[in-house]
Amino acid sequence: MRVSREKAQENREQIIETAARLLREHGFDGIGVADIMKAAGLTHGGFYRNFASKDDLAVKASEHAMADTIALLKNGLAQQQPQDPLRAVIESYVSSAHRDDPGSGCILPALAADAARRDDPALRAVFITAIQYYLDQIAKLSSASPRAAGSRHPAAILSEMVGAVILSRVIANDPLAESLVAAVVADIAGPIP
Amino acid sequence: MRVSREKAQENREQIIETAARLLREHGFDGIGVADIMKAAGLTHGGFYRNFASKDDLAVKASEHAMADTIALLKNGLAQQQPQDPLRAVIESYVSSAHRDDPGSGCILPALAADAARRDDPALRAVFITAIQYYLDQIAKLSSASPRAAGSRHPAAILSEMVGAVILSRVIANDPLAESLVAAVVADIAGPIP
DNA sequence: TTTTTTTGATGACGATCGTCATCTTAACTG
DNA sequence: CAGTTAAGATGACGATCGTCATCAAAAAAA
Repeated sequence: MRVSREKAQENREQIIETAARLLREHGFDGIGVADIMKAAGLTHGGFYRNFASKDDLAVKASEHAMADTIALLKNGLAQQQPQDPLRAVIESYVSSAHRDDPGSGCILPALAADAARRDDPALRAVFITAIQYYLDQIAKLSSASPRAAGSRHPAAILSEMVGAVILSRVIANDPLAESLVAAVVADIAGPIP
Repeated sequence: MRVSREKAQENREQIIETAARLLREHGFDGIGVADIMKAAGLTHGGFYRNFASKDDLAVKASEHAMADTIALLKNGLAQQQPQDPLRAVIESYVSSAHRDDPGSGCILPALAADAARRDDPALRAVFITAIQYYLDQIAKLSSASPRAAGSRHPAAILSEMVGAVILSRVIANDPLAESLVAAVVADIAGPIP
């Protein structure tokens, strides 16, 4: 049954949004096209009218997820107007909330290891762009930070952020997880002021 | 056809060794039992005489991979006897060699994100033990280091190491990869002495 | 040597995978 | 309005998945 062009577009966005969540939760190889379509409220039949392949969806879903994360980050900074913006970003990125909700978190801890195994240039490009974006932002925020973190290379800070989220996820129910998060936040942003 | 007990044991170890490499290269969901057995020089039939399930093999392969990594690390330190052991470890962990050979590298950058998605307690335990081991070692090496890295929390250093390897893998062919590795080594171990 | 045991090869099972052909149906076009 | 187009549901395809029953054959036990 045919639907209106707006509804079709809406469905298409719903598929990408659902895939962005499920792929981050289960990994590229951990969820199938049929399950994604079902979670989006459709059947698997119409999939290949919207996307060239599952890999194609993975690219678009990763882009969408990253755009969402950026928007969330910008929104948070604009609303809080924190006096130490780097600390605010670190505290929200390296947090138990981010650890416990990979489906709506950053693609780097959730999917970078998966993406590194594919030789899909389009997919890699999304991650390279994401990393570049973070490096730029960290550089800007560091220089505006009252703390000595400005002296560290942005790549060092980003690596620490991403690694901390990944490690905290694999030890999620262990008491070690909370102390790791706290230690990394203090390491990057300094002790609680 | 039956083989000797020694040969059977040897085959069993060969399966674990092969799985340890292939799982790190392709992820838990990226390689099948049949392909692992074939790479080990056997057919898929005898698999379930040796292992209860694929998940069971994943646990044993992860343990084996981690033991290998520890042995390699200890061996390297014992042979080199570097004056700054922390720097030596960092330089070998955060390196293009480690980046380009996940199949014989540390399980944390290769499989921690995958392991975090499973609710297999035995598998998580392997990763928790691995992290604990690294934290202990970093603490020891830091205090023996001539540099101020000793003041950083081991969890911060480990997070940075793991994150750096993951990020460098996803941008492997980009010039950004080399600069990221260099920046992280310098950040942890200080500028080239 | 005869008997028993056990390794691993063959092959198949049901389920799921990504992908696509077909068809219905309703939105669009004229 | 009639004619055309296209979105999505149905269903199936070959391949691959994890798992297991069966069997041949040689090692181990008697």
